[in-house]
Amino acid sequence: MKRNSRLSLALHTLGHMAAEPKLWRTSAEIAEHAGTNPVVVRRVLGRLRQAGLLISEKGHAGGWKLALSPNKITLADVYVALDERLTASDDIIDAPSCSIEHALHRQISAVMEDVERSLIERLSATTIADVHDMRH
Amino acid sequence: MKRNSRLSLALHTLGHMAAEPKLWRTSAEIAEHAGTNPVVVRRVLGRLRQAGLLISEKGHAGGWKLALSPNKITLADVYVALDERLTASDDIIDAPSCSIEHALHRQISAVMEDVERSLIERLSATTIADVHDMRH
DNA sequence: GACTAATGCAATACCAATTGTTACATGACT
DNA sequence: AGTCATGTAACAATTGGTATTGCATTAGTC
Repeated sequence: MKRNSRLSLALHTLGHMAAEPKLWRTSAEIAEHAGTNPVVVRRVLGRLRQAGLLISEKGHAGGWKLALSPNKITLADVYVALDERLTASDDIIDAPSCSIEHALHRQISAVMEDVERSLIERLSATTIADVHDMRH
Repeated sequence: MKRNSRLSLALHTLGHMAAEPKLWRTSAEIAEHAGTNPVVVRRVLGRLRQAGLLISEKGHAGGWKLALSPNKITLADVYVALDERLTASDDIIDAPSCSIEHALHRQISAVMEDVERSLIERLSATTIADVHDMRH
């Protein structure tokens, strides 16, 4: 897989789940289709479960399934569930000793926050059910 | 330094240069102020020279200086000179075998391109001279 | 109740990108 | 000539993300 594949993997999987919301899928099946490892799948989907987007069941007939109707889950929900960010969050931690660095940081941060907001707004306009319809 | 520090280093340095545009600075001085290595400074500033934003001179009285007036250099100029991107460009290379993955990729790419465009537009509204004034 | 099949999770190995460092050639000024 | 700077290549160190292995836990099946 490639870098920052968490979002791709998550959206891809939810896209398929939107087609058959009642089907339980195992992490092994999902991993094979996505070309990755079952543990990686469980790690990523685990976050979506914490966010209330997915349900998982242990045991013999276990697996993964949507927790909500496909038209209730937007791309933005997945984006924030995975804690994706355009900017490295550790920028905020640093104490800028230099006044110019400080001013720059404030300006850049303000712009990036706006951009991030508009990104999430754009992503929230599309549901995983929409994605399934868009594929023609 | 921290991740993706190229942009921070570049903007920070240009911010100082905007205060005294005629002063030649050595990579050693810049590196010390920024808490990094002279070679790293030369690598980053070299890109800005290629983009026509900076001038460098070898030899005894050499160093680095702005190639343009501070109010002619915007944050966007620096951003594009360093080839910074919100998204990994290798997303485009992959051939999506799955129709759902394909539809997702198209949708996400379109959104990200718009967002990137708006980011650059926002950054082009501020010059390094502005940054110097904002510091109060 | 033993067996099988799934998730949950920790620990570790692996890999790629970034940054830091060393070394050296080149050019310009004194 | 000597000194001080950039330019650049090569390599080490660090970091973030991904893959893998192992094992505990849980639920269904025989």
